[in-house]
Amino acid sequence: MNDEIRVRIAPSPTGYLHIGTAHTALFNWLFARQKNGKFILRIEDTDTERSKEEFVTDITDGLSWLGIDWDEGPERNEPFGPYKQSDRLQIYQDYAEKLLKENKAYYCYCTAEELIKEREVQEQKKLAPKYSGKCRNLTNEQVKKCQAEGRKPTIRFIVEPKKIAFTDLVKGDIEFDTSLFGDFVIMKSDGRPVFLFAGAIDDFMMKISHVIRGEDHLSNTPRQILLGEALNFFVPEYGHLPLILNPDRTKLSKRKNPTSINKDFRNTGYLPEAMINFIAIMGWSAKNDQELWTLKDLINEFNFRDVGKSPAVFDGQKLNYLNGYYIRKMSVGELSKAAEPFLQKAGLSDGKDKLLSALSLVQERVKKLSDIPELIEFFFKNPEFSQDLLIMKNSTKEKIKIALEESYKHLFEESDFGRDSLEQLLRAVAAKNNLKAGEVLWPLRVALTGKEASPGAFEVLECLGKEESLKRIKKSIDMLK
RNA sequence: GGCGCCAUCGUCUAGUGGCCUAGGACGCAGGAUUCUCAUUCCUGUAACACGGGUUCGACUCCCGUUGGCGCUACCA
Repeated sequence: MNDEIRVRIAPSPTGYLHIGTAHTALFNWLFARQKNGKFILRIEDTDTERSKEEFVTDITDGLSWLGIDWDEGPERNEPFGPYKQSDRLQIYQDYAEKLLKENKAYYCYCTAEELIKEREVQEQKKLAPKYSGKCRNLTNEQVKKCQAEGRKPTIRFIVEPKKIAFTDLVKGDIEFDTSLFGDFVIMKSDGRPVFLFAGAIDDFMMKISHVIRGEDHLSNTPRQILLGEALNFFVPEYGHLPLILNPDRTKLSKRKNPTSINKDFRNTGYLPEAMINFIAIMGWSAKNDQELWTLKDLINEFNFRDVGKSPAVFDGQKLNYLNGYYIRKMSVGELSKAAEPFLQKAGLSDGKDKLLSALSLVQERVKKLSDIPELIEFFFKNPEFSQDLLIMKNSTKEKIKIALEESYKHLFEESDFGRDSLEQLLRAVAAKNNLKAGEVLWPLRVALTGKEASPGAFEVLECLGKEESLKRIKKSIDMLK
């Protein structure tokens, strides 16, 4: 093998891009980019029942959105493609044939029912369920009989009892005893490979130097090493990343948590920057306590030595915090661009110039882009609210009425609608009428926004402009009559 | 059941035998600012799963227990 770093992410398109897949994708990608290696996307679609083209699209779209690009993948077959396992079936069959010829594998005619029964018996006897190997030495007559019955065979790999040891990049030294395994299936009766087999072959043919994947594959590793030895493959480095868990500490699942990068995060207003940062600090941490990371900085700082061994519970609150943080850091222009699809959906896409100033007032309270329409709708529509909201607590209807009328009068005569001069003006109004600042500003703000919580009165006045502001204040005065 | 992995505040984590009275971040609570909310700042809250060793000394090393997760499929 050459010493170029080549890593891959190998999702099966039986579902959308999952946050766990994105997690291993990110760590692989970071490693490749840091080492000037290659990052490969391979689609493992040998489960024809459940694989769907739309999921392939979802996966590639999601990765691209996150900023994770790949050097080799399904859209181009060079140099070691195809990169879709369904296009590589002949390859797997040839390798299976080779194993068969070398007596390292055999046809197994056992039916599913027989196997289940066998397993049940073993379980009753408290034995480790493992295949008996009874088809290993079938006579020609037995084979003929099975074929006559129309049985379609699987191909099983002969497991030699031995110890398999390897050093995992994150877990350290690991050893398995293969005598506990039993001969396992490598080709299904429909002629398709099992993922274990296809994966081992593809990793070899695609010259994968480091197999970095979820910890759920750790127990599969010795089987793949066995396969590699039988086929004379070089052994790649292995690294198994800790899993992401639901709050109840079970393996992360969509039933208990949002998991779809596109549907649950992208489409509900999370930023790719926040997702990347969040995913990166689950299972990995820098020695200097830094928690805010851009993709670019991660490339330099990421290290397998600093990857933790224990699983991490998905924490939506931290994600929200990070998302808010990155939203606050955007320029208004960037924010408006990012918010566009959400505004369109809410029918607030007109009035571009007003939009920018409105967004800048609201930016610091946005947690998700999908919050934006509700936060800025009062800039576009007349607010609706009940009279009670106008009356600040600990004040009276009479006072509020005076406050609004006096404010109206002075605002009507004011030509400078900048926030600073407005502040001077309105504080003076309050003082002159023996009102607390709040007794003037609260009803004003409600009159303009119709909301209990909103940006400050001065900013809203400035943003709305004189004409619109006066119109709304007048309406509130009428409400109090 | 067998095999494997894992075990520090509620959560993400720092910690590689004395720097630990265990640090940071999110969350939560309180405070400052304030017309509300948010932002920002300050303060506080809260953990080494348990039991044995090893050692002058264990969060750190070893063993066991418990617990969690994964694999044990013609799913990946």
